[in-house]
Amino acid sequence: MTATTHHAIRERIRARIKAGEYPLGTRIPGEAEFAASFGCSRTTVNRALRALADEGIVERRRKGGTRVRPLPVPQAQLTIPLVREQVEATGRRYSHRVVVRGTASTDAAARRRMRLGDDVPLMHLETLHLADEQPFAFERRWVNLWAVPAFASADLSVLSANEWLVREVPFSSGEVSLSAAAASEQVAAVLRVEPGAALFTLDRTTWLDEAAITTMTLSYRPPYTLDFAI
Amino acid sequence: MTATTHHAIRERIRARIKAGEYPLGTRIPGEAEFAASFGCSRTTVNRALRALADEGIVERRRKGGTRVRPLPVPQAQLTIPLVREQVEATGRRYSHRVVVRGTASTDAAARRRMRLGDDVPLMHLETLHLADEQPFAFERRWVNLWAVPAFASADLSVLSANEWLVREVPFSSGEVSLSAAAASEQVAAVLRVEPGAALFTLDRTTWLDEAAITTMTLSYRPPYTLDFAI
DNA sequence: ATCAGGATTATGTATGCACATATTAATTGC
DNA sequence: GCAATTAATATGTGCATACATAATCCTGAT
Repeated sequence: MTATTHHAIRERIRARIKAGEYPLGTRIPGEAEFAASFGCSRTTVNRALRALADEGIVERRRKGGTRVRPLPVPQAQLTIPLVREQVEATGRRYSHRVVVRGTASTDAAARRRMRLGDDVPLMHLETLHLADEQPFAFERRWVNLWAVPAFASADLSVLSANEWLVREVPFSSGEVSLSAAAASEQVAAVLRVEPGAALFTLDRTTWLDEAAITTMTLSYRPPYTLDFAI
Repeated sequence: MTATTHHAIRERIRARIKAGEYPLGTRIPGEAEFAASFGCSRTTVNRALRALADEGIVERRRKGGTRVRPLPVPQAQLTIPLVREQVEATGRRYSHRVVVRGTASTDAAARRRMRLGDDVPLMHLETLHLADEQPFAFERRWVNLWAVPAFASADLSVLSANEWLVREVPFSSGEVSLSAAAASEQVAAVLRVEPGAALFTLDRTTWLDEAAITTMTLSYRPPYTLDFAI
């Protein structure tokens, strides 16, 4: 007979929803009911329905039952790629060049994003990422030296700052912000584009527990698109 | 005593990994071992470890055991918001205005994205999304009338085209592309920005099985950022 | 009519157990 | 020594059961 794996049950329920047997927003049978009709245990149905809930297909509420989401939320598992991997994925050779490195900069916007006062020492870094020696993206970064003191003496000739930090502080959370920005005179010169050109921009601030580790702004040289499936 | 919920177990294991007790790439104890040390059943440990694997923190292989991922993948569950919800989330009133609607346009780029020949009838639509009557985003869309014939006579005064389609064809997959683009004369005029302004742009093509349903380009009026946590 | 509070109910979770499955390790046969 | 077979092992999964928890429904008092 038909399989009673949680996998199979999940797909059978998904198929019914897709076929319109349970219209949008309506309540679907309970776990016990499904278990009886599929001839499996409630545990198995539970796992299948939990998976569908994780996917955003259904909503579950205690006592309220399970219902098909009124409007399915188009959500995607977006992987923020390392610049090196982005370049190498297109078959080009990756390199990077540290343009500026010092502790002089006291960028107010950066401190605000990291929620740090003026007393915390920050390392400022500007890096140009290259693909086959052509400008690919420009990165401005600030690193909290209280949180990562070793960064002050890190060798960034092999690993880029980002890769160094990921290895050193692997388990951090972060906030990402995507936007479009006009190229400033300085950035335009480095990326070899016209001033005012539309640059795809990624801002990221990274935290370990309550401490801000680093914040950065990555400006991609056009044409650049971030693609993914939903 | 400490809780033995799969939730608590998951966090305790996560804390150990974060603390560096199990370095990157190394194998961590097996389910049975954890169960004994935490005083819970193997089932509970299994569920906790499965959750950590879903998050990308650990990798699991039968017989191979569970190991900490060598480099954590920064991935995010990105929800593509409906424009209406984006506007209403900021407390403003949403409205939209259909600027152009017809079947005359034979946009080659749109047909290419949808992988359709010249014989398929397309409905072309240009919509301005407003927040408190101020331009918020401009949408250019093409709809495959073979796949969704009812769209030709849809009433788009209440629901926007996107919402109409989501209701009609709820379970579809798609490709999304994010980029930055300079505002054309026409788009600049509609959005009330300077021509050449940097616009955050979202392209999306939606499929039901093998049939392209719709493709669209959404240009956001600056300043706009797409924010999410990783 | 309205509100408080308890009964009801659907999902959430923990457990012990059995067996499945994938993969490595060991052993056997040549 | 090498290849094929077999054993060992860690995770994957299904099931029956029991209890937990949250939300709703219903009842009854005011």
